[in-house]
Amino acid sequence: MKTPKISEAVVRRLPVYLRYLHELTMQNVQTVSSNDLGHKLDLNPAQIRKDLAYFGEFGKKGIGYDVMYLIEKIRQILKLDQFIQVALVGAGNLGRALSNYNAYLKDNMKIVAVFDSLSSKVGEKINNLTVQPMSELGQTIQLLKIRIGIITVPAAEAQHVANEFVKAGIEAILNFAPTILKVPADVRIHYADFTTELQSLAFYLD
Amino acid sequence: MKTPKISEAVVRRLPVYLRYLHELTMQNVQTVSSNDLGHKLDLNPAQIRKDLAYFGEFGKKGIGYDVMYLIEKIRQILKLDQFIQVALVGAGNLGRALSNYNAYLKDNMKIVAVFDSLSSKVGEKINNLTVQPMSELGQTIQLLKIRIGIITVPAAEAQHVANEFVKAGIEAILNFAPTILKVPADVRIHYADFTTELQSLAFYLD
DNA sequence: TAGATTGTTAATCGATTAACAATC
DNA sequence: TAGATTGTTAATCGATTAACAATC
Repeated sequence: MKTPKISEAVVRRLPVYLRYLHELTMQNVQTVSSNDLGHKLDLNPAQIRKDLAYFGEFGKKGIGYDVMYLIEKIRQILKLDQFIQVALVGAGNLGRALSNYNAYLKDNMKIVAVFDSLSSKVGEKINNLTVQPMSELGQTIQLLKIRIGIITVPAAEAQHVANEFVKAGIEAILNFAPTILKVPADVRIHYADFTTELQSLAFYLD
Repeated sequence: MKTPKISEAVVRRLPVYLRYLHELTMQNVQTVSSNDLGHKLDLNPAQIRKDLAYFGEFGKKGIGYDVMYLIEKIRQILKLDQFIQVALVGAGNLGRALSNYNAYLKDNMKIVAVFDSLSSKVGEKINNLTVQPMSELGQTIQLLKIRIGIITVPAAEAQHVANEFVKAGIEAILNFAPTILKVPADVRIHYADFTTELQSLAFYLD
């Protein structure tokens, strides 16, 4: 009943809705229609209504959606109404850049530990975090109740890091390394590879 | 005939094939079947055959695909058989990290110019590039024949940067800023927002 | 009440997968 | 030749969009 069978496409749109709804609160907008949202986000209004309807009846006929209420609901759906701890492995340029995103992740998600296999990196400071050795990964993940892992190591090491994450009980992985990883079916993995993105863009050049 | 009507899903898989094919050449593998590829990349072999068949007959029945030949063909399809110049706006942490990816982009794609609107950033060195002021964007894009633009500025400035890119004749944009941008239909835009990725991952936590 | 907009069903569209003849 | 694997058609599956009754 809670979630009949939600497609990934739907789940990927929810954070986009959330982001724009936040913008609306800052503009003191209290109500928004699926039409408004559709125009702003380049999506079909029917699709937006259907996406939301998977999870409940959040709108009012003839009125639209209460912005604050919808934010609350989407946050619940995405489980962002709880603190979610994140670990990152790979303190290179990209890893450091992402660690600095903590501000943008707002109060609900946070990178709370950074690891690297290079002893030269261990001990380095990234904002208020100290780079830890891989040997502390399991312990730290359990101790800090970390549930999501980010991989920003070279492709050749990514599978090894994924294995360590899985061993430590991580539930979801965001992999920036340019390689497909093998993980158990109950571990969710998303890919975010910059090179692949750029190469697929090239296809659309005239 | 060349491209009947290729879906984005197909185009997004091509760079993944390419990447793995490169791995195979390094292992001196000369031939690969759609079955091999499917297992390695977690894709259905029929889908891989169909993806490739949109563009031609690249395989041999009973044998499979010649790795080198397929690489050549996919590179042609993705237009990676020519040099593609890329510009990046936003010399913050993420922008700097991506600029350092040049090595990974191999010889066919390259970030050849970096811009920032902050005068404090202008003149800074990132590898062998010097951060330029926004006022030089149009000139430089035309001079260096830059066709793809990357946006790594804060959300509030992203639309402005996109407008400048469009004005300068950029053909495709990769936007890392967490906001939907409005660009003319003939400009291709892809989104790569780290925050959105993480939030959608949270949905899959137990 | 009249106008607006939801939630939802039905229709459409598109993408994935299965199956198999062709053939190396 | 026998076995393997492609290219492609047909079947299936899933996602998007249109339409509209319900109702604020």
